[in-house]
Amino acid sequence: MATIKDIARIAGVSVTTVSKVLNDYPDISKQTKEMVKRVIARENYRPNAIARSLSSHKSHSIGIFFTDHRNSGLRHPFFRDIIYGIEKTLFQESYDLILFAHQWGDTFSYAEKCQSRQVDGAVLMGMPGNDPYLERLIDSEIPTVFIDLELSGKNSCYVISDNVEGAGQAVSYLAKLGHEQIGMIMGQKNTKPAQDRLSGFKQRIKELHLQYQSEWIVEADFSENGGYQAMNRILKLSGPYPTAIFCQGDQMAIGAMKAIEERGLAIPGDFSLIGFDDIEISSYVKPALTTIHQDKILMGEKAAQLLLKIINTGEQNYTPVVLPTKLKIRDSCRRLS
Amino acid sequence: MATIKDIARIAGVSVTTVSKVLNDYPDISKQTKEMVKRVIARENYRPNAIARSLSSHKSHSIGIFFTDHRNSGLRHPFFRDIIYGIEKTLFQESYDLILFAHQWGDTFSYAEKCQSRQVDGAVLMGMPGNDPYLERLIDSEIPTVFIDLELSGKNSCYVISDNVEGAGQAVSYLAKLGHEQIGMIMGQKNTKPAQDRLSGFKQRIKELHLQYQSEWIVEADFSENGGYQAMNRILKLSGPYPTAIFCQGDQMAIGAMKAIEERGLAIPGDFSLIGFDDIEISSYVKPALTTIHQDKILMGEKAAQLLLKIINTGEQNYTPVVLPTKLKIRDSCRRLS
DNA sequence: AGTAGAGGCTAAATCGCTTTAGAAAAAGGG
DNA sequence: CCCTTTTTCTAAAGCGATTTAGCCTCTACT
Repeated sequence: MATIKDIARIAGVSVTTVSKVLNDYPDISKQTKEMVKRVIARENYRPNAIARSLSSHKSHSIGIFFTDHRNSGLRHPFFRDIIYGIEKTLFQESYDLILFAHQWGDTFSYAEKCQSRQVDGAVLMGMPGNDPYLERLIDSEIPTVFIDLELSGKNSCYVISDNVEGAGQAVSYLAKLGHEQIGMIMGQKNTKPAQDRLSGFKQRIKELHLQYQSEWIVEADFSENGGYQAMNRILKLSGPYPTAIFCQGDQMAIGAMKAIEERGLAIPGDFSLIGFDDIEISSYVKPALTTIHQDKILMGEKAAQLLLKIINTGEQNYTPVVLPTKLKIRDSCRRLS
Repeated sequence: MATIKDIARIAGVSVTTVSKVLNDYPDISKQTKEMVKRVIARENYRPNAIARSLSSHKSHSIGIFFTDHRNSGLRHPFFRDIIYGIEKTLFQESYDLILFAHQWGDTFSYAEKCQSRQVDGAVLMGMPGNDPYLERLIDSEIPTVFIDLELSGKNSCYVISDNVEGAGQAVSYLAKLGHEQIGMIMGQKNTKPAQDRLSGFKQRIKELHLQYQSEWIVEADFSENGGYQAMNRILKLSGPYPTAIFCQGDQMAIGAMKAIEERGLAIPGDFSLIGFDDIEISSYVKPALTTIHQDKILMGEKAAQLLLKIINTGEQNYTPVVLPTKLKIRDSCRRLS
């Protein structure tokens, strides 16, 4: 592999000149620039990104951290779309992405990892908000964007969906269909989305002068199996059932569907079910799941754009991106006669 | 951020000594080692991976290239599982993954990209086998593993499913159910899997003394929409329909389902449908799709293991990994009475 | 003509590590 | 007690780029 030295030698100029051609410095004449570029092309030379990073303190790469409590990694139906959005946007700017070896529960310093690979910025998603290492990252100089975590500092900001309003949309829709007894299956209580969806739910219920029973609100963990078990707990209840159930995540909704079907009951005949997220499979299940759509790809794109802005401007003051949700009506809710 | 120099100064030893402690050289006394390690821990020092790579020519990172003709990236239902398998295995060895900015149709040199970031190895998937740059990679010293591409060189090898046998399993199963008129929807003809599944299909048909009509074999592109259109072409045929259809990919099968349903026909009543891959949604659609299962996660794991072997041994002679497929019976095929 | 300024180029230091070659000190051996 | 080995450590040369400071050589202006 040719190095900058080889190019300099072949072109008959100094290493500095080659470097300046590479970086398009203004103090090299047009002829020299073209001559050197020809040599570079002919020799098929590519500057070594590693060496470049070392001396320039930039790497043209972005670090990505993501985890969830199941370590589903890239298969996570929510994160994978977000990462796709990030990927799309950043690839256009020819940034490479670094997926950091990180697993749920690893205690490890994000900031140090970033510094070690000298990434130009980082995107984090899926970590619990109380992770002690998060603070070090925020205090560092590293441009960072968080997803679904309302954290920000002088070089960091976040992207999130309007979960409060989203939950409200779900409640309003069910109410419009005539439902007055609405239950809810929650994600982990310690995550921001779960908290917001809970408060949006309660708020809208109140606004519409409806009631909810506290035993109709059961906690799960955003997983399909969690939704399945939560639904079974509801089905075991002695009192009257809710007529509709708002699931804080589509995976849980799909689990709940399974539980309901196993019980010999029908959707939307016996239960109306509405989810949140609008993941891929939601449109394939039967009945297709009515849900609150989050534009996950857009979230990724916005996150990437925000990050690029932080990297390129260094203003130290950024406004978080809050994306609207949208009701996606499919077949899992029915009008109460 | 502390550097090795700081640590050396604080610990009162030379930079060399600190480096040797870091790399566990045998010629440093136990006491010195421990003393230096204490300083490292106290100062929260992490060696700069970039500098380390530059001088050691290793980076403890693996490059990943993937594309498909739709640029679906990480959302690709097949690749995402494979990458998950890779991720899982490599994260355990604390390798970081580098996703290279690469889009379908980019003409760009894999080898140069790898060298530029000095990755220790690379995994490639989804590129057309006739990509001219592939050769440069194979000729290079870079340890490489290909997925679904039968390419190998002195430092490269591949992982693939037994597509020929898989297609055979599909045909045999349909035949066992009494089907004698079997059609097929193909993926892009220029990919290895499509070719193998075609030959497996023809071969098994012959072995079982069945016939196939050439107009029952239609080409598509592995996508849902492709399957939809291909099925519509079959439905427009004047002659008698096949009673069963083997789709070379589940996405196409799902597209075909849609076309059949739109036509007012039923699965498996009017058509038996069998897919290939066993992607996530296949078990969620109704009727659940019978398919030939590929263990995608295992493919990823095997690819990662093979790569680690190439990196660590440098034997220059590796045997490809060919994984068995498995018939996964669900609800989309019926017995012919 | 003399000098300031611009244009075009280069030498050398630097980034933070690894690694080679060799020095100093301690341990054996006869 | 001197010489050879072994053990333990260090100086210095890279790795392949970027960047600062400065040196010439021309123009242009007074």
